[in-house]
Amino acid sequence: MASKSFQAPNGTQDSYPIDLARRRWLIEHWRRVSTRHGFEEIDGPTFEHLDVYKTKSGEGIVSELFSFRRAGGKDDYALRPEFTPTLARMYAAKANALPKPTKWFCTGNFFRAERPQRGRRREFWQWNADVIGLDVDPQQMNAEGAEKDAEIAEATARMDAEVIACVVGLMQAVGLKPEDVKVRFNHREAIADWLQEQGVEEESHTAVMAILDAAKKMKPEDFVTAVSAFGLKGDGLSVALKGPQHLKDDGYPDIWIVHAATKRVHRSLGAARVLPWVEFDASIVRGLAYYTGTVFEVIADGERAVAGGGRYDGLIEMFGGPPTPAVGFGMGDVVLTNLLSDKGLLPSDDELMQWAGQTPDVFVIAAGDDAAEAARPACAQLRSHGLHARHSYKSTKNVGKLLKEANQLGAHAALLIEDGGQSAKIKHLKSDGGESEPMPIEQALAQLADEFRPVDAPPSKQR
RNA sequence: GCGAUUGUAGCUCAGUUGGUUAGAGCACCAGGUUGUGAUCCUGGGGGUCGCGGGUUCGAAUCCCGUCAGUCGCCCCA
Repeated sequence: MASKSFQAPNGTQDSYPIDLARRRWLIEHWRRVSTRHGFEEIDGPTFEHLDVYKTKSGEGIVSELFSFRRAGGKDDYALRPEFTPTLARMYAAKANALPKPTKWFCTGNFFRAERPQRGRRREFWQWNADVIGLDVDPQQMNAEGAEKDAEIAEATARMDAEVIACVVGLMQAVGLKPEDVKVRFNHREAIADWLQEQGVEEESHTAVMAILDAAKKMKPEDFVTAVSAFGLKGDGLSVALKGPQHLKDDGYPDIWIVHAATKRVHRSLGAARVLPWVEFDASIVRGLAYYTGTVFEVIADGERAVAGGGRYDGLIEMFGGPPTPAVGFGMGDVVLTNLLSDKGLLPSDDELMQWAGQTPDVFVIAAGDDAAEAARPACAQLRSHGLHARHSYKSTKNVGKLLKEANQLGAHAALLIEDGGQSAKIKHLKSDGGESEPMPIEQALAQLADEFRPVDAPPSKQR
């Protein structure tokens, strides 16, 4: 039979035990932070109808997707490049039965047919958290007009801040500091109103926002030329060039943030106790057309954006749901892992393997030929108590070598069976290396089962 | 989609101006020694030099193509 060697597809990565432990560690942080911020976990299919993504992003998106048609089928599908359309579809299907607001998160793998480079792969894992709806019910509000609008505006800002606070919670959980990363935010309404004040025609706003978005990559003189063409000049121009402005508790030092919408978000961020992590940044615009309010990115020096998100009030309706405001973000594993690695914040391989339960509780060693047959029954008994028990597959009878193997595997304890399988000693490998006196093997097994009783096993019905 | 750069054992790398059966360390396996937590000794398996084609008496070494990695552009939901 002819043999053929294969490589993993471009932009994908094989996950060996340590790689998987590292990814599980990251996802577990995402999950815990989401949960304690009151988000519930959901997931959807890994592929969707191709039209779902065309609806949201237009025909042009297709070249960025892995799309396919089943042989003999007539439907076009695409591996999911993002979660938002799935989320919108799921919400729309049960909108009337869901609480307001609904807070959902998802961690899963996503696929984009882009050229891989630093911080970007074709298959990656992404964390999404979204708040759909507001904590007010407009239909039940008695107020009219301006008063009602004000209440909705406040609720909108609260939800924006909840999402940003969740992102900040993750950064804290993995040991990042405000010096390492910042959430930089802006507000579409604030930009639009400010442009209006500066005399930029409304139909030019989209074009100017695109230039602001690209400002970092442009030479200052090119930037000036570009925005001047739309009427931006004088003070307005210098403000646009300034970039990030730190929000201060004692006031609003910059023309951009005197806008009512930005102020409301700022107040809510204060209530969420995350202001040290947040900066106002005029250059955060986000290219996507569907963002309607707050937009933000998590940025670290020298990396592409760690996370990005914003408010998309029209999208649920686009997917067949009732008109529903929503805000959310996505955070990928690739950039975050790069950042944590550079900052020395990833646990060591040993720590990860131990956390992931890949290190044995007990390594069973048969000391001497006459005890050789006892290792496997001993392992079986320990496993029936829920312990992670292993024995060597090597043929050596050398106790020293076997103890060395136990240590390399990170075993917490070794069970040394002697005396033809009748008695055993327990040696603790992690702590002091202390070793017990010989005892009957049944007693040793019971002692180990008691000491390493698993506490986090999933519930099960034993009959 | 475009550009630059790299590709020799599981890992880190040597391989002289193209010249005999391609090397080292670590890792792995086995045997011995020491009841270990970077012990020591001995031995072993493993590479068609990313893949394909070409030039040549002869290529890991030169040329072309292709695949993959890395970095950048585009894009970034």
